Amino acid sequence: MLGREDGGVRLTALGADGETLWTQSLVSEQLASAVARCEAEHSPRWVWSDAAAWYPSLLAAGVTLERCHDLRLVHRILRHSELVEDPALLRAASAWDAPLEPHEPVRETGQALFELDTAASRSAEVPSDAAGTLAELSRQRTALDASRAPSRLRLLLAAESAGALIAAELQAAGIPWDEAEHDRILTEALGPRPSPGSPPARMVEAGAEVRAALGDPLVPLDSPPRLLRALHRAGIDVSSTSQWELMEHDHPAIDPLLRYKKMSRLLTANGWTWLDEWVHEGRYRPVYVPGGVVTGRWASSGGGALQVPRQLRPAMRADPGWRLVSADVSQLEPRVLAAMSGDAAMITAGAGKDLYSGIVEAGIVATRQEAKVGVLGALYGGTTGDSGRVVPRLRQRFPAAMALVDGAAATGERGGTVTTWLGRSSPAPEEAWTAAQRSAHQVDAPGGAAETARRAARDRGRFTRNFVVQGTAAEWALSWMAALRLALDRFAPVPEQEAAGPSGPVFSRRAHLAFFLHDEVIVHAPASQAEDAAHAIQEAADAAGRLLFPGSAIDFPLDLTISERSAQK
DNA sequence: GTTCCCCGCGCG
DNA sequence: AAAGCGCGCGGGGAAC
Repeated sequence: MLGREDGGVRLTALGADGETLWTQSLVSEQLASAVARCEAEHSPRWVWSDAAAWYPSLLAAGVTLERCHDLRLVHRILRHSELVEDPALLRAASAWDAPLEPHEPVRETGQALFELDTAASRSAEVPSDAAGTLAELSRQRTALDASRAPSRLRLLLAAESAGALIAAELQAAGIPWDEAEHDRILTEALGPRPSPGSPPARMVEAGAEVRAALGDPLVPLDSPPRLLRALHRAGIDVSSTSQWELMEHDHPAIDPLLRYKKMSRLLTANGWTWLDEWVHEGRYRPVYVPGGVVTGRWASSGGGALQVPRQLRPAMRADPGWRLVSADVSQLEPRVLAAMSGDAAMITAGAGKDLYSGIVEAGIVATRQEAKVGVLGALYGGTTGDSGRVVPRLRQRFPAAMALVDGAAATGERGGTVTTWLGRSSPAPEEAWTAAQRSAHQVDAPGGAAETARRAARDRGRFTRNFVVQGTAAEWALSWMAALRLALDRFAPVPEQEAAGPSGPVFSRRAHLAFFLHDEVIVHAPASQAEDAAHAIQEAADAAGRLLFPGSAIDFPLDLTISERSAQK
């Protein structure tokens, strides 16, 4: 266990029952070397307040750890999990509910004009002193031992904690990013980089075309409300300025306007400013936030890691002599649903191939597109359009799978809580929601209150319907990455001359995780290790399937590619 | 002047 | 077509 104490850090070895075996005090400068020594000799599970606060400095010193117990992330899970019979102790310890923000935005400080906030100076921190750390560990062990499914929860807590290590490592390593290629893509789409403050040439041209077509030289293209009024004046009857609605209209202003909006999006979200801010020395290092989404998915904070547009994928490029090994899971969420529910027909439809094609071959729908829209409707609670038409057929042919999501929706509509496969529970409804449901039943309820409450209930039902599947898919993905990470860690270092410099001391000599996006990983590997890395990715996926769904026939096929440059797909 | 919310759009 | 879930971000503009 690591805990802070006056002037340094306390390193404590704990036994299986939590008893102290030995303890040692260190000044902070000794920490990295002491931790490295202990890791090499014992390979322990490190208990600490918060990986995001401890691990980056260890990584910077060249130290990696195999496993940890992240008290902050574990606390959030145990505190809310329905599987924990008596979470009162965890609920009381509210300092452990510090928000999952890994850092504050850039702020002004005294000496340096602008200084990036570091994990160590975050405003809301969980307690990291030795006594507080030990006390929280003890509460968590008590809660876990008394839970209804300790073995599943243990898997979840280990996977979540591994995710905390992975997130820090991903940020430390970064994904190799070809700045020249990014600039080429921007220049091709927008024109050459303009001087700061002025728009690029091709946006100026498109804007001029829009204004000419609307017969209004002053149309403000970047203000939706004002643009909307200008469109109305030109006789274009839209209710918003969104692209899908504009596309339905035939007017000479529409085409240049859509082009303008595309360019504007690219420029503001991932233009030269973004490149300057987020890519350094050939590495894009976004900030991942493990557990940042209620379902257990990761969020990101800064850098937009989870929204890198396809258009810019070719800027992901391996270092010379290295490869990108990319893998994404085909139809992860439907497969997870099939496995959770044990729906034999759905498992068969996905066996060894594209699940949507399997649904077509089973004669349930005519086209792959119909299958996809129908399955997404089942997961998200779609009731209208094509998905509304297909869902009843799926309900008939995949009764177990549909019963699981329909049941989760019904629970949510009643104000209940649902829980993922490994034990992460959905948040309780807000007080206002419950009050609205209660008052809607009263005789003197105002007109429309019943309908409003009903709609809120259905909204919540769609959320809980999706929660069990999205959350379990996140658990699968964490297990996948955790297994993959351990496998890559056993790869032998390549010779010095093959090293990839910018990946830092830890990741420059062997294959390492470089990017993660819900159901996709990218490994950056020396060319000589690329095949082995691809193999490890597939093996880790198989292992994750067996770990979560032992004995199930479900499989998780991957789309695997080895290349120098990421493809647009 | 700062803060917050909405819009629109990128991702899974 | 873009519905039905989960996000983050930039920009505008109203609210404070």
